[in-house]
Amino acid sequence: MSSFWLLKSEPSVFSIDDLAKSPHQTTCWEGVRNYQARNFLRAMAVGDQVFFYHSNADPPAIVGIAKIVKAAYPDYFSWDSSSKYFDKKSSPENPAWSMVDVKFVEKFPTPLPLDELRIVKGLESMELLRKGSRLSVQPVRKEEWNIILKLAQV
DNA sequence: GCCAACGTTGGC
DNA sequence: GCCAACGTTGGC
Repeated sequence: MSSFWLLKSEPSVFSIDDLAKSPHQTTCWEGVRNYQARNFLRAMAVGDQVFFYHSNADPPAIVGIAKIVKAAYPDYFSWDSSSKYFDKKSSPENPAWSMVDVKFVEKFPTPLPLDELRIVKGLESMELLRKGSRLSVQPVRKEEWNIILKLAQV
């Protein structure tokens, strides 16, 4: 059974439009440097679906859907000393960090802003809406996924 | 630009 | 193992 997730990205760095324009509409999700987020990446399976969220945006919003097309593998940027994602803890022999490949599925006709999601019944316990939530990779419950999907397709 | 809510680092 | 200092995220 496939699972549901949410990935945050700053649109000024990498937006959903950037994903749609990428070769094969696919990108590797590099640069996650938080253990909890990494563990969620490692739990992802091919076919899992993902909400694409724009953080540090105006307004911050869920803007579309992507899917996992390659399960977790070593984030080789972590041992590239010229990369901004370099981490001396990581090496090819002992990779500390993981990434997945993500493919564009759809962009919502209208984004779903954070402040609108906050008042939707059934989303009260969503990680995204938790005060102080900073996780850039987070699981989404099936019920939450369905509620949000319905909101997006009005 | 501010600042709350984190996670990480390193001295002890 | 504790915890202060520091760095980062991300909404506002």
